[in-house]
Amino acid sequence: MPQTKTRGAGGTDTVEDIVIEACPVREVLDRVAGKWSILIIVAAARGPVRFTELERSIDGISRRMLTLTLRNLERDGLLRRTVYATVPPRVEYELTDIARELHQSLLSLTDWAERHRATISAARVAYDAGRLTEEG
Amino acid sequence: MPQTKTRGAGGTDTVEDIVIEACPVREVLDRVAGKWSILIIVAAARGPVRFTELERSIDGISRRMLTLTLRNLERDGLLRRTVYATVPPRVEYELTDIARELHQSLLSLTDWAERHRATISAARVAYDAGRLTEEG
DNA sequence: CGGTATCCGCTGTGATACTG
DNA sequence: CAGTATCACAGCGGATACCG
Repeated sequence: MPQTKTRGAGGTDTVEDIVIEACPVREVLDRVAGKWSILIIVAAARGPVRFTELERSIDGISRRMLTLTLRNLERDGLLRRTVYATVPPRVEYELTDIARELHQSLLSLTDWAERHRATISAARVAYDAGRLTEEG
Repeated sequence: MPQTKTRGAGGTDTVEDIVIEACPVREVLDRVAGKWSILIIVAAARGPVRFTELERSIDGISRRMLTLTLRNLERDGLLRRTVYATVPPRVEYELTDIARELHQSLLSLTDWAERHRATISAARVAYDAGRLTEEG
């Protein structure tokens, strides 16, 4: 993320400053933005989950994407991967402490989404209707 | 988002149920996931902002993407667009109430990101180092 | 000033097949 | 069971040019 602007010295925040302050948010989102990351975090929030368990739980995910997303989350230290040397192999994924914290933060987002779901939906319909009548 | 699974009736939540509960989160994220949405929300959080002002504030955004993102946010009812019939034209964007709420929720995410930024960075380096030694 | 229109490359994602 | 490899493709986003 090439946000290389220097920060205005002292005084009141400019719009630029505020945008710069938003970078950490971008970092979270880049980390969690994938189509599947959140689903996995939520699914793993209750305790260790196995690969196949995740595959079955998450509707529509491909093996490839499950693996990729899992790896990225592990890389970022959000998931811990434990391999049991049994046969057949058994691999478990569980949230790290910081991922658990993240999961908590996501709750306020979920809450927001649930409270305004209808409003947003309506806004969308209204907007599209407007576009239609004013040109068609 | 084709999450069409039916919910298990009564009893304890299964992993499936939990993933389904995550959908609202996905909705938020889909709405806000774009590369620029968050930056715009944060930049508009203090009050009305003009188009050019945003263009200058947000480092690296193209005109095209600014317009597109603005339109999407407006469509979802997160931004209000006001056109003043002056010359030269003047267009202002401001957050709606629900967007303001969203902005508040984002704060807990920012906080998380800031607190664990270093940890995550380290985790990444460690992970990559591990990959290297165990194969190279 | 505040946009649209067009072209185009890149990355994320899916489908499918193979493996320790 | 838990992956990896390969191919193919859609859509996001960038660059550039033009318009009311």
